[in-house]
Order: sequence, then structure tokens, then C-alpha cells
Amino acid sequence: MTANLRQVAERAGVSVRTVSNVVSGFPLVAPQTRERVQRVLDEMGYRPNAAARHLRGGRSGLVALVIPEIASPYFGELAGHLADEAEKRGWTLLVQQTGGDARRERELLDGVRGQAVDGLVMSPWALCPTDLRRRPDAAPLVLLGEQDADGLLDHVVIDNVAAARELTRHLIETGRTRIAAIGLQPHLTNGTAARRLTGYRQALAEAGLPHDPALEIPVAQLHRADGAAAMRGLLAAGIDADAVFCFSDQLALGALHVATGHGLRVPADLAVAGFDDVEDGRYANPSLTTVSPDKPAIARAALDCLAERLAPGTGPAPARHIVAHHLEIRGSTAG
Amino acid sequence: MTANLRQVAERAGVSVRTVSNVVSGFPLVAPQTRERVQRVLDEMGYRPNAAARHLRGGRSGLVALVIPEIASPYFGELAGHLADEAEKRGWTLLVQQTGGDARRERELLDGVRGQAVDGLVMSPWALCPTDLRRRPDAAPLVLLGEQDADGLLDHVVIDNVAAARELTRHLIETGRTRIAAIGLQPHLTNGTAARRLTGYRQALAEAGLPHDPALEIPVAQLHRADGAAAMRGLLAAGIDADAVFCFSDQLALGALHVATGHGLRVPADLAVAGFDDVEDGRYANPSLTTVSPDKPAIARAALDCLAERLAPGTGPAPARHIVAHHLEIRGSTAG
DNA sequence: GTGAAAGCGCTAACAT
DNA sequence: ATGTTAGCGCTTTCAC
Repeated sequence: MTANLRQVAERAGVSVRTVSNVVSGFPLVAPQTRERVQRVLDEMGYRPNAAARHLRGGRSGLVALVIPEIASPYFGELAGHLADEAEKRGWTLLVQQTGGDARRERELLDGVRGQAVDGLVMSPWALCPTDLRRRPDAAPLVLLGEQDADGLLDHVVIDNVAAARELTRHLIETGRTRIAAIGLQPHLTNGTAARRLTGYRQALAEAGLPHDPALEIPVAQLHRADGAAAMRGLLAAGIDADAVFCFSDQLALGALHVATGHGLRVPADLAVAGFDDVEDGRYANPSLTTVSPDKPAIARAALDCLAERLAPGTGPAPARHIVAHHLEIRGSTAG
Repeated sequence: MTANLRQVAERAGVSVRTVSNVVSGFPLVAPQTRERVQRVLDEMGYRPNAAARHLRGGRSGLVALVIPEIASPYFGELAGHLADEAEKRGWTLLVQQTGGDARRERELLDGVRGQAVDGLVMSPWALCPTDLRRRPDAAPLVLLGEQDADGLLDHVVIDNVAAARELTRHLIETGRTRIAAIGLQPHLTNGTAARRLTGYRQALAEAGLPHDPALEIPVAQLHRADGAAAMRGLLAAGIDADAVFCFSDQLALGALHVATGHGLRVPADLAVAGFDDVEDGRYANPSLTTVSPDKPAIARAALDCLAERLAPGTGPAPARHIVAHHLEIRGSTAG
């Protein structure tokens, strides 16, 4: 076992109290005592025991990231930023996967194992705001993505309506008129897809383009396979789209793969655009036009939010935190 | 605060001991008592306090994944499998990023914040086996990737030499004779790239093909950008390769992007192959031939290894755990 | 400026 | 089969 306070105290000939003071930087210690204690501390390679601190003080230094799956590129990139930001604040990030399953989301919210975390950053798919709020004296929670829970829960988002409208407008400006939208998720409580659809429809309406329900394609998940399936469906149905706007880069990469395999030239015959700006998109052939959310800012906003809730006092009311985004125009729409 | 054992005991009219027995499933409790206590437990929504358990028993239920970056698709997919496997064993996975930096690797090994974990799964880039072994009474450690540390440290690997040889042989069998290898990393302590190079050279030698140092390209990192840069260098130097074997899918996707952008037809003019079988590769245009390591098996092997070290007794000597792989032949080499 | 000691919630050794 | 209690390592209140 590693040395504890009592052992250090004995060796340094002082009390546990004094050693604790030195370790925690408490000011009222004689400089000479401090120095001697510090030397013993170093000699013995003292490390504060996290469990004891946690038991005593109530803080574990752990923040949980609760997401459908870490293997998804978007969540992977986000997790990277969150881990970095957490580190800066003296926290450590822990990952819990839900697979988008309601029971698992509930379990993790209630803290089956997460009980020992100081806060949660969660991207819910199956639980609605009402469910999410039902958690007696639990750790602070901040949500990622649209939730229709303004004022009830903290959540970090980009302006999905505006972003989808901008991207659709870009497609229209480059001459496309038959623009499909792939990625509706009517089965999810998470309102992100719905907002993107709204932005898409707004841009069409603004341009005076007709709105064709046959061009709005739902998907089961946001994986490449789902985008591929949607594209195959579009082609099989003989629907003559000249652009597809996918609600995630993964969907777009799947669609791009199928379109190219079908002999379509992108972007000449068909423009393809995505959402998220994950690294895969940049190196696709052709590289993918997409909406780029400011991911480091999302990570910062989420952790700032938790930090505020953990600070003494109740902090501000739960809010919708909007983070910047920009359009990243690349070869798949503007070759 | 949530209810504790004492409060439950009072309400149920028994001692803490009995409640503890019920919670932990200790057999010697009268069925009738057990039932009554369980009811109170449920009523009060009792949750064991992780910090107290940890302080008392020494187990935190946490396993740290220490890797260069979680945003990399390979590590993302692996993290997903590790999180699932950890969950099955009652562990929670925590992520620590090193950026491949030696000081940071050292820090995390010594447990700056990781001190409270039951074990570490690490992919070292900067520290050598000697450094890795220098850690007094720390948590069990299992390494991912080649380490030249047989018998000294537990590590989980695939047979990189064989895998690289098989892939190179496949390229030769499809008629390629000028095969470049992209991904040498002479600056890393991690011997993975070196073994893949060995396998590549063996296959060339077996086929009686000359070995050309100009075709062996080192890279700084394993990102798509590095693969792209290497491919650009190859083209700029006017080197007439008919295939490139990249030591990661990320490198291959970068190379593919540049080759295609240069007007090369893949695989007709140039075959491109990768390593890792990450999902991006499957949906690339054309889809990427690659070596597919059994990632779920890697996750299982790593955690089995930690579990053995944590079990009472010292367990078997540190060993090299070899996991299966197979060749995944796709359009980028065999269109 | 420093020491003594209580107590966070749990497990397990020791009693009965 | 169940009750009592020491003690894990730390922080902090209360004394001096």
C-alpha cells in the first residue's frame, strides 16, 4: 500500500492535521514545518486516497459521458474534447454506453454505477424530458442535443434549424431543386432530426420549391448502413433527386458509397451533404460538404454547465446553451 | 442524500449487519427477514455508497483505458467493445488520453488521477517496457500492441508479422510487384509498425521480389493526413508503385483520397490496402481491403487478463496474448 | 500554528 | 441467524 497521512505525520513528527494542511495548501502552516513535511511527503511518495476523499467530501472527480455508442465517430470526437476539458478541470471522464435503449438510459441516470460521479453529460435517445427530470437528489445533468425542455433541463445544442436551412439553401444556390432529406427519426424523443427537417423545409419554402414527402426519408439509426439503405431505396423507387441532405455524416457516407457504386457522379449527377463534420467526411471521395458544429465549444459548454451546478448556491436556471456552427463546403456539392 | 445502511436497518428493525448481508446476497439470512429487509431497501431506494465500498474493500470498480486519442476510429471502436466487456464484469471504463506524450503516459501510469482504478488497459507510444515496469505497487496493467516485453508485461496483440505477410501476399497474387509500405514509425517504442514491416518484407522475399527502401515510407502519426502526405510524396517523387499497403486504415483512407484526386483509378492503376478494419474503410469508394483484428476478442483478452491479476493469488506469468485476425478483401485491391 | 478526535458508509471479525 | 463494533484515509471542528 501507498503511504497515508498518519504514516507521513509520524515520520515528520507532526500531527495528521498539519500534513493534511500541507497537502491541501492550507495557508496557516509555519514555512519551516511546511518544508519539512513536504520533504517527507515526497520521500514517501504520498498520494491522497481518492476513495477516502470522496467518502469524506462527496466529490469523486468523475464525470460520466452517457451516449448511445462511443464507436460512432461523432461521439468519439466529442469524447476526445470532453476528456481534454475534463482533465483541465481536474475531472476524469468515464464512458457509459446505452445503445439508445430506454431501460439502460434510465438505469444510468439513476446511477446504477454512475452513483459515484459528480455529474453526467448525456445524449438521450429514448427518454423524454419528463423521464429525465425524475431523479431524486442525483448528480447534475447536462444533455447534448435538442430536447424540447427549455428551462427544465440544461442542454447544449447548435441552432439546428438555422444550420439545416443554411445547408439546404447552399444546395439550392448551386442549382439543385429536387433535394432529398435522409435521417428523419420520428421514433426518438431527441428532437434533433425534427429540427433539421424544419430548417430543410424552411429553405425550400423560402426558395418557392415544392415540398415532396417522398423525398423525406426516415432511418432506424444514424449509421453508414442506414444511409446506404436509404439511398438504395431512393434509387430503387426511381426517385429523381439531384441532391441528398443527410442528417449525419455517417448517413451521408453510406449514401455516397451507394450513389457512387450506382455509377452516379458526385456532385455532377447528385450532390451529397452531411452533418457533424467528422474527420471521415473530409477524406471521402469526393470530400463531404457538411455542417460543422464547434465541438470543442460543446465540450466546454457542457462542463461549464456542470461546474456551475456543482458550485455552492443553486446557480442559474436550467437553460438551452447554443454553440456556434458553420457550413463546410467541399467537393460533394460544389465540385 | 440517499439512504444508508444504518437508516435502512433502523426502519427494518434489524442490525446493519443483516441489511449488509441482504444487499450482498450473503446466504445466512432467514428468508422472512430477507424479504422484509428487501422491501425496506426498495422503499427507501437504497444504493450502496461506492466511495465507502472502495475505501473499505479497495476496489473502485473502475478500469482506465489509457490511449493516445479516443477520437481515432480504431480506438473508438475498441473502447466500445471494452466498455461493453467491462460492463459485463461489473466494471466501468474511464478514458485517459495521452496524445502519445511520454510525460503524460508516465503520469497516468503512476496514477496521478488513475490511482483509484482497479486496472489499466494501455496503448503506449512513448514509454518502453523498462519504463512501463517501473511502478511500485500499482494497479494491474495490460498493454495493447507489440511491446517486445514477452514474459515481463501482459500484452494483447494479433500476429502482426503474419497479418502483414498475408496482406502483402494478396497484393502480389493480384499481380502487383511494386508495393509501397506506408506507416513506418521508427520514433515509437511500440513495435507494431516494425512487425508489420517485417511481414511485408517476408512476403516480398518469398515471392522473389526486390526490396526497395524508397517504397518504405515513415509517417509522423497514423492520421488520414499522414497517409495523404505520404501518398503525395510518392506521387511527387515520381515513384511508380502499383500498390500501397498502409499500416492503418486511416493512413489508407488518406492515401486513397490523394490517389483518387490525382486521377488514379483504384484498384486498376493502384491498389490500396489498410489495417484495422474500421467502419470508415468499408464505406470508402472503393471500399478498403484491410486486415481485420478480432476487436471484441482483444477487449475480452485484455479484461480477462486484468481479472486474473486481481484474483487472489499472483496468477500466471505475464504473457503475450495473441488474438485472431483475418483478411478482409474488398474493392480497393480486387475490384 | 498545531494537536486530538469525530465521522463519512461500508464490510467483516467477533460476539451471542 | 443476527447484533455490535473497529477501522479503511481523509477533512474539519474544536481545543489549546
